[in-house]
Amino acid sequence: MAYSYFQRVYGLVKRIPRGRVATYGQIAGILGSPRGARMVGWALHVLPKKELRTVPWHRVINREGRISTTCLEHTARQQAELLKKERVAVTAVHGSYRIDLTKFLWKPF
DNA sequence: CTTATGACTTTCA
DNA sequence: CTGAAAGCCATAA
Repeated sequence: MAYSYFQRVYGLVKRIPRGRVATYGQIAGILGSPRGARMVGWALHVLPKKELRTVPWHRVINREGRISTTCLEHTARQQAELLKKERVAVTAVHGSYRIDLTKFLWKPF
């Protein structure tokens, strides 16, 4: 394949509809690596600035429905704000943010 | 070839 | 509830 694993991640994340979220493991599973959740996270970590405005990175969260971002440029707070603008219920708890995956988890068909 | 790393996940205490 | 440790896999050096 001419495109890297990262490119596939970006392409898949772009398919996440507005108002929905997806988990790293879920995306990794679709790409054929159920255990490659770290790759998804890393792919978004090195997300080029150009792709930054085309890839809805803020719709990707961890399995607990929390924001695990360690990126200083894009804090969890910023991500939570972006999700709220998309009508995603983000609950703030003790400095952490939580999302109801049973309602907002993206289900590819 | 070997190491190191990371926006994860699961399991155990 | 929190935290630590192991497993996981693509990419870089």
